[in-house]
Amino acid sequence: MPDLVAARRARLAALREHGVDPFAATRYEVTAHAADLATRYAGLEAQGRAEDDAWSIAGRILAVRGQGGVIFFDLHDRTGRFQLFVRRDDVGAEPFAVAKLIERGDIVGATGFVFRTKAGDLSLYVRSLEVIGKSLRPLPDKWHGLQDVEKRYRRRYVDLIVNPPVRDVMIVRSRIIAEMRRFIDARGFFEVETPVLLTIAAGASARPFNTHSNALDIPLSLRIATELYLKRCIVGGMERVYEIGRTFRNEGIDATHNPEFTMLELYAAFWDVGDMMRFNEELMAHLARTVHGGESMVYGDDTITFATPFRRIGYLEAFKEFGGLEREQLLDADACLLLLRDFGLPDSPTHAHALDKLFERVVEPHLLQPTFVYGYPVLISPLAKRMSDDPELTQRYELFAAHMELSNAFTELNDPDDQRRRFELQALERAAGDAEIPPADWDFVTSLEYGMPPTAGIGIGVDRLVMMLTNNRSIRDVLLFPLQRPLPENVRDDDDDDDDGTPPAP
RNA sequence: GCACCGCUAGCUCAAUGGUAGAGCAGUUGACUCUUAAUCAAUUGGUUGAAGGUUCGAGUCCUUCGCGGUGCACCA
Repeated sequence: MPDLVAARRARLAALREHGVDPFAATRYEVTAHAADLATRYAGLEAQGRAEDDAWSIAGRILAVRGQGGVIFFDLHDRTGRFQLFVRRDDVGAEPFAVAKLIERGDIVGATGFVFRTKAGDLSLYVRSLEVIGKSLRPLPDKWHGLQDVEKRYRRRYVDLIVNPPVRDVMIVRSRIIAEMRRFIDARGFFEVETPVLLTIAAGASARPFNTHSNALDIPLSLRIATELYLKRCIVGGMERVYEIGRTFRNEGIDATHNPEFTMLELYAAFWDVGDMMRFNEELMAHLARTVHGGESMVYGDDTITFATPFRRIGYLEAFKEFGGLEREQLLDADACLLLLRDFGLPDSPTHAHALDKLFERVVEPHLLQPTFVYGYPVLISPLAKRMSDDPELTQRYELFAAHMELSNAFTELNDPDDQRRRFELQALERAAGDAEIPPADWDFVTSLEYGMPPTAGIGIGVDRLVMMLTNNRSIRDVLLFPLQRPLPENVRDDDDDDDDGTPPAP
């Protein structure tokens, strides 16, 4: 490895001897991108030359094919690949000598006109070439790319360079989020930013990350949800608010959980959960159309169709249909805990926990096509309004597709006394040692005492949504930089640090 | 946390317990329409780490590290 770096540093020195300093280069006037040229000149006849139009293109060289007095480069910019054709007799001896020093990984700007080679490839007939960035490290194999999953995550920048599909996923992710904003904004919502650093991290059941404020000398937690602050905005009369933001949960890491993840939470005054359901399915269908041009898509071995309306099934009804279980067995704590054994599940500490486990085992496996499951028991829905005709259940639904939970929504509880009692119950569970239960946010209860209009709210896990829309089975594949345990100090990854005894450049 | 799998050259991968190899990349040379360019020559290794068994360990055993997958935990 050190000699590979040394060889590249030698090329750098050679460039400088030719008066070219790749790191001294500043801006480059780009007038065309690869995909634009490919489109514009798609009709150029064999060996045709569009000599009247000069274009400047810039990007990274990913392949070099020297052929004596001619060199072909594959230049990649953010839109794709374009071939450069450099001929000694055209650019001159000295520029050609510089071109010969360019190697895979270098950043180059080139000006010339488009022509079609004998082999039929559109190329830039280069008139002038500038080396505007230098790669001092060898890139992975040009054909196999970078396969090692660990290295792909740790050095995502290399992954992005040599594995174009990775970049495509990230671009789709960006489009999904942008399109979500557009869809939501068009319906009169304000995007707001609520605090990440909190003295009380509540609004969900999860253990927070804890930190400390030096200025205030107090402990702080990173938020586990945006819910309670967005509802404060509703109390304040903003009526329609949402936030697309990073949320942090100090829990297990696996294919569907990253410690920091992106969640959309949205609240609409004067809506109920039924309004939210319609909004939700329209949003999903819209995003599916945006990404796939239609409502159907492949996920794993399945085809998922986001055609509205989605199936709707009651929470208890689903248990009955898929497991033959009755309301009384589920809503009675003792009976429910006993049911676990019938399904070979380990004992649960609480009734709520048992219900969740049973749902996962009995119902979730059947939820392939988009399905709203509504009417969740109040005992697992501490922030949702009860159903008027069935106070044991709440006006809450979750949307599932491909066995994944995609969103969670309910008519918000706005009765401060009911909310206070639910917090008090949770405080007891917390005192009993359940670390997932957040401390009570009493100021939130105070806000409800000022009066909150009837409101519906929804949370959507953006990462999982992107997984679904991009057919990825690991959350790490839709995150640019998933959290990885740091390597031990004495390993320092591979290479470097010892090529010539100098530390890595700052 | 438990189990299983993986870790060999810059990258992708080989190697019955018996001299650590190939392709690409790199280096040198040839080549003025190549595109996984081609041709010739050539460099490159603490086999994740540390112990152990053995005449001999990439290979077997133990511990550890990192990753992946499943389970558990967790929305």
